[in-house]
Amino acid sequence: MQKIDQQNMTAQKVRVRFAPSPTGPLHIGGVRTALFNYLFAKKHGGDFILRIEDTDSTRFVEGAEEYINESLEWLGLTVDEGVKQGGEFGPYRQSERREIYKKYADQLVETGWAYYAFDTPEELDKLRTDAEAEKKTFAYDMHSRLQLKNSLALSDDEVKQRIEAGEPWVIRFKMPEDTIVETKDLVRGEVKFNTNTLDDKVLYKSADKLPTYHLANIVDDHLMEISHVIRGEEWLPSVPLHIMLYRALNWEETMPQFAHLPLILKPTGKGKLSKRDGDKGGFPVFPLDWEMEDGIAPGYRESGYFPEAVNNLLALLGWNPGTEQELFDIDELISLFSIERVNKSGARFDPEKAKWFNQQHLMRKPVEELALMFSDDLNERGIAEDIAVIEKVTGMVRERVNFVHELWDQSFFFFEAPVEYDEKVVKKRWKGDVPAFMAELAPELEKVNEWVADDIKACISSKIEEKGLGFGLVMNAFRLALVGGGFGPDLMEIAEVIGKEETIARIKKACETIGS
RNA sequence: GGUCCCUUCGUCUAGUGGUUAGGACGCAAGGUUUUCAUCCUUGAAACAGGAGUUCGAUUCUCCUAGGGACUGCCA
Repeated sequence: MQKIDQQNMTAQKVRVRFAPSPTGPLHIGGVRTALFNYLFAKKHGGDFILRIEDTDSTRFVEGAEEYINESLEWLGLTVDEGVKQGGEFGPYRQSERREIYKKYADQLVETGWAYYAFDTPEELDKLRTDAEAEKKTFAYDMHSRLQLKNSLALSDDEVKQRIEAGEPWVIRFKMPEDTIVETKDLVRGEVKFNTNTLDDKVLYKSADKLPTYHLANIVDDHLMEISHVIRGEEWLPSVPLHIMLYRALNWEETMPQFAHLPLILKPTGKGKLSKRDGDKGGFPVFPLDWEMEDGIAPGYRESGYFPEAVNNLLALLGWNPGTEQELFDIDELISLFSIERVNKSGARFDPEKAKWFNQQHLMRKPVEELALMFSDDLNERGIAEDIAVIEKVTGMVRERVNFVHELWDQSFFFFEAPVEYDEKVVKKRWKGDVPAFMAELAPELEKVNEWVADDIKACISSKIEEKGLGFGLVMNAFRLALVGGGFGPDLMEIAEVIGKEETIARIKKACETIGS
């Protein structure tokens, strides 16, 4: 048996790539792959390259590439080289690199590592279904290739004839026999494969003059001088093919190192996280909103998540620094990240913890910044308030919310009088001597000269003392009048912000409305 | 079916050949508070199972079970 070891890289510049297909919105798992690539690159002073893998002409989706760009921009994962940014190794869109792949596909045929195959998709389909009927699996491999229509089984003349006649063909890799392929995966350690269990993958198709993923990937990673391939675990089974391709192309010396990331799984049940889980559980699985015929798939951005929070929560899905720290900004992630600390096992996505991350990052943000965002929300509601007031309000209620868009529900009473009163609270708090007291309190508050929290409190306190009522009792009723319910920040602060007139008006209105 | 990967509280995870197996989310109780939320304290909660190695295994090895990925002229 021959043994092929993955070569150790000589010290070279770290260059990693994120290589999505523009077949739809970027999935959150893809986003994490991008993030880990980015963190690894920046940690080692390297480059983060974005390559668009659009070799499947039938699955191309309009707008998907722009979606990818926008997602990475939103998250702050700055691309060093790519379609938009340019670079010395372009083009960065595989559909624009056709001639390059053709050359290497031809080379593989010439050197005997690959061959032409003329079997039609229909014929192969039939072989597969027939085999299935007998509880077997059809594979285009060392056992079957000589019985099929390809340049290994057909005469040279016939092959030539078929090609010249314009018959469609593909080039398949001729997987060698009895070879143990070993790789030292950066997260999984040593993994071995026997080539006898592998099939002859299609590398290139004449129909659209494009390579398949495997060839394009190897050629581009080599030509773009990629040092580390960090991708999802679903690629682990194709590692031996890839290593054999590097060998066949004589590029083993500079072959990148591999790291296969664990998958992100459903919150409950079996399988990996899908769009359906998001719909069911009410959380996004995409970074940005994505419009489809049957509605929009919600994105983290539009759902109110901060990019910092998304990076943070994604980073901790399958990685941790080994300390008890859980909250990080992107620079901390970069300095702390290490590929060796990436876990092997898949991680279930926890929507509750995702919210918690956002809340934590919300608390870390300056109030001014939150107030600005809240101000936009208020504008949309037709409320134009002084930014100083918005800042004050934001500061008072922000610890009660997970998202900026929840600020309104916790603070609407600062901007408009409550239109209804929570019945449960009315029943519990608006009873006994309290309504009468509230009616008497209004004129008393008129006498407060300087409308500030301390003086308002002093006024109310003395009145309470005079009547011999419980402070809590009165405050709850007062809260009901100002807020309409049993929640909210310090009452005196609320009263101060909404002003004397408004405070008194709300007390009077409560006395009238609730009483009747 | 075949190949490969994985397995610590419900979830994300730390950790070691000898630990009261640690933290976080969530949950529960108590405290603080004029309410709610925050905050604080406390609690319940895990080494998948079985062999083997060993004085001793959660930790090392093997097996089983369970989970996952791949098995396309998709990536």
